[in-house]
Amino acid sequence: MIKLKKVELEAQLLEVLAQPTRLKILYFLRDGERCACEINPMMREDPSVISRHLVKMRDAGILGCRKEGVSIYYWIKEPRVFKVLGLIDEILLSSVQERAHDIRASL
Amino acid sequence: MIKLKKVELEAQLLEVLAQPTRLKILYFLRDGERCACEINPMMREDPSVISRHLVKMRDAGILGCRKEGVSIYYWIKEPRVFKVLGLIDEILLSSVQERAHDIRASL
DNA sequence: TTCTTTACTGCATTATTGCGCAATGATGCA
DNA sequence: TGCATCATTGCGCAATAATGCAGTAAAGAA
Repeated sequence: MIKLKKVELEAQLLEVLAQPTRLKILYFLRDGERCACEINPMMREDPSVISRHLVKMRDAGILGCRKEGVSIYYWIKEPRVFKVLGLIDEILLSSVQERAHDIRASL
Repeated sequence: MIKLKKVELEAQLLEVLAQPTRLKILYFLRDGERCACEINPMMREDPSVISRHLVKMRDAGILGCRKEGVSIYYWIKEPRVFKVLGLIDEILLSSVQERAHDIRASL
């Protein structure tokens, strides 16, 4: 049993979010649950790659999953991740705006 | 000039946050600006390691920095990162609570 | 000038991550 | 039973990231 500090737990969860393919999957699942066989064709990657990303997000508590026949359905179990992404977008936007301002000021 | 997609920009910023040492520095700077020479003794790492983390966060727009003599002062330029961390903490907390609930239910 | 302090950079090493192919397990159908 | 489909796991490779030592640059004091 390893005892993790607060910053390590935070970093761990942020790490799960910090990957473009995983974010793409999250946005795709935003509309509702999807079978892995529906997620795969959306992505250009090998199914095994997608599977690992899905497992990682499930283990982190972000996704839920259920089995139905041969298919496995995933859904957003932790919708607050989109709040996080909304904040990230706000921050990115002000970065861009600030950079634009600096460029204008330098002319 | 590389054009980055939205999920790639988001992942990039999240990646900067997803590191325990960097989070530790952020929390330390929460009270106000600090000289690198004040940050270093707080951490156990080599000053060069801390320097790289500081540069990374500055480049990401999270930290500001100013030079004063030989010292370099850093401060939180993007306080919304703490909003992000607050959300992350909320999510972590419900994960723990859910796990506790599952354990109780399995007895 | 020389010495000291402070912060950063170059470089090599190590650890981690994501990827893709192949193989495996699980389910349903003929 | 044999076969096909779907999802996952094993394994090796390449790219990335963090680390630590050594060296450099800048500022100030003796």
